[in-house]
Amino acid sequence: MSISSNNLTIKDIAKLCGVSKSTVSRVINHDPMVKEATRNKVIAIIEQYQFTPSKSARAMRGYGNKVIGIIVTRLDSLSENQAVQSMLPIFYRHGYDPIIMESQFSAIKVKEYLSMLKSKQADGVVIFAFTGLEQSLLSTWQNNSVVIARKFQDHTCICYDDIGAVRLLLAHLYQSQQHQNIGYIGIEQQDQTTGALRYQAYLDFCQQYQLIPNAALGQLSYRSGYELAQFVLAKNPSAIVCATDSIALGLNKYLNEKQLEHITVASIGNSEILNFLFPKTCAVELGFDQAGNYAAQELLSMLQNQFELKNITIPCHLIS
Amino acid sequence: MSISSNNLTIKDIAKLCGVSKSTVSRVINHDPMVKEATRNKVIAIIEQYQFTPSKSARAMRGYGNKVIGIIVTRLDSLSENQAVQSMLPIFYRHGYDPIIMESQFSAIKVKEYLSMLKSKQADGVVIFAFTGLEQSLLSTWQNNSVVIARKFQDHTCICYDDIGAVRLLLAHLYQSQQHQNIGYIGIEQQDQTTGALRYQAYLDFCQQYQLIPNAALGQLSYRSGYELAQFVLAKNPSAIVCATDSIALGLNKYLNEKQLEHITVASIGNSEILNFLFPKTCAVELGFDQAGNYAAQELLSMLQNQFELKNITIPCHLIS
DNA sequence: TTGTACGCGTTATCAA
DNA sequence: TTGATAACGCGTACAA
Repeated sequence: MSISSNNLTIKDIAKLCGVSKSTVSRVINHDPMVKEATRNKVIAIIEQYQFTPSKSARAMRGYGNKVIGIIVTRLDSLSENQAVQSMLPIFYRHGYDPIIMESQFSAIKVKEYLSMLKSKQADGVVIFAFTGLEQSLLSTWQNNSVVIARKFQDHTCICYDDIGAVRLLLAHLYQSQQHQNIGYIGIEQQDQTTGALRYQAYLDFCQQYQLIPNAALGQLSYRSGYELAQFVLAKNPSAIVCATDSIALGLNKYLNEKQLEHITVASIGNSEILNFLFPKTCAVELGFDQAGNYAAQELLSMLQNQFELKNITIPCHLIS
Repeated sequence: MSISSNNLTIKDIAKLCGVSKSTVSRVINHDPMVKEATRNKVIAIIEQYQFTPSKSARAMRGYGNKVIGIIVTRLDSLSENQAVQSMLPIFYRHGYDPIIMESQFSAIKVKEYLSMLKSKQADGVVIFAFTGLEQSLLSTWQNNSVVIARKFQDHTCICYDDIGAVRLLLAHLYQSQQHQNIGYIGIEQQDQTTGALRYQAYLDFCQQYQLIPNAALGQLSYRSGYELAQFVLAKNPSAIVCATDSIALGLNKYLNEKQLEHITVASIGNSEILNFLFPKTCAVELGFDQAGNYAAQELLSMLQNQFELKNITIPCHLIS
């Protein structure tokens, strides 16, 4: 029950075992060229003294710092938080130190952070994409980065099923619930995924089933949902699909104020607060936690040189 | 416009300057024993090549990694996010790499993280306290840690003005708005600050002005605010003070449903969403961003050996 | 005021 | 299968 004064070095362990530093190092790095017996002896001592090799020293030998950079757009993004929360434990479990940075949708900051990470000899990066983030920034990180929420060529990407989510909601409203007049409140198309992709999926569905589109596009904010509500409502929809949960929140507030709560609200993305305040909202879960899981897993396997570009789309599902 | 291939070492810089490694090292570490002229020359070259000394190598020499651990309770805590958002830029600016970890209110995880940070030779720690976090865990970090939201002896702490906030709200409701019957929805007293401290302040105010207390205590959640509403409402208050913004959110939902919106809601802690959904809520700002600022500043000055324990309480103020 | 030489903890190369 | 030894980039006695 001795205090594991982590000042032990590989040298001390070597002395304790009666072998040389090199052998201990070999055991640590799983070098097969070491006799079973000696290995066991060394491992035992290592366990006993809770020895961990100095990360700094390893880093200096070019081994990487066991550091993963996680670049989120905003620390208070609920969706990204879910993803991050699910990847942190995975990284910890594998002995990596995740360091979280906030891009605030600025490509310049991303560039800054990436070079910080490079100079720190970080092993890998998980980055949440946003409109304006150029692929070229990540060119140095092709083999050790995972991009979330956008498809980049020659990169491992984890995407949400934007189109599927819209279609899922619309199918539910149109086919199961017999809504004929379905409005849409979204985000301007400069935003490629949340904006353009989802809006286009709405339009496509309308065309396919010969529905008359009734949409308004604005910002990604509560307020935008609230303010755009009246325009879509002017054409008397019986249901409205919202591109995000914050928009759904704004719309719900508007409907509540105007006593229009018979109108069905559908949201892409579900959040605790939306669910609590407006439980009638029909939401589709994009799978943020799964995205985090995949991101961590993929990055780790890339780092173990099981190098293979992947392009994963997380399946979405309706909240029942 | 050359690519700053960060492979430069102190040795290269030395050659470039026509001096020796040691001199460069001395310049970097602000050793006064170096001639003005040589210093300028070296600095110029360093600037020109954007040279940064290898953190790993420095760490190996016992210099610390320029790493700050930030242990939040939950990544999706709005209040902590505000604080973190305001300290990150400060740490970056001083060349520190903040690494954010999530305790999930578990002392065990904190212990784990702290030893991770120690083994990583982190320079300092900012930790958001919670009920159950024992001071002893931080004993090793007395000189290089800042505790937020709880007073620990022999530690630098940044606290919110729990008592002041309650009194500010009550004074506003009682004296400016003439409310006589003011209820309170709070958190159970096991939680020392948000729970006990704020509740006690409410009771004290009531006693001081001879008001009859009307309180209910529960959890820190929307739902708790919603569920406890009826008990406090039973005694017909004209205003209700909520210990947190989430509770206020829950209460507001209840009032909205029961069409009791003439009742004034007051909240300790303001959040964007509360403000958006229920703008009539009277909120007091605890100053999370300021707390982040102070925390970063204090920690940095501690690390520069301007060692001096401080105990800062952030002043709160009413949202107008 | 500056340079030389050594050590930090680790891995890699070579020789045994 | 192992051990001695040279690096890695940096800071710092010590010497000049």
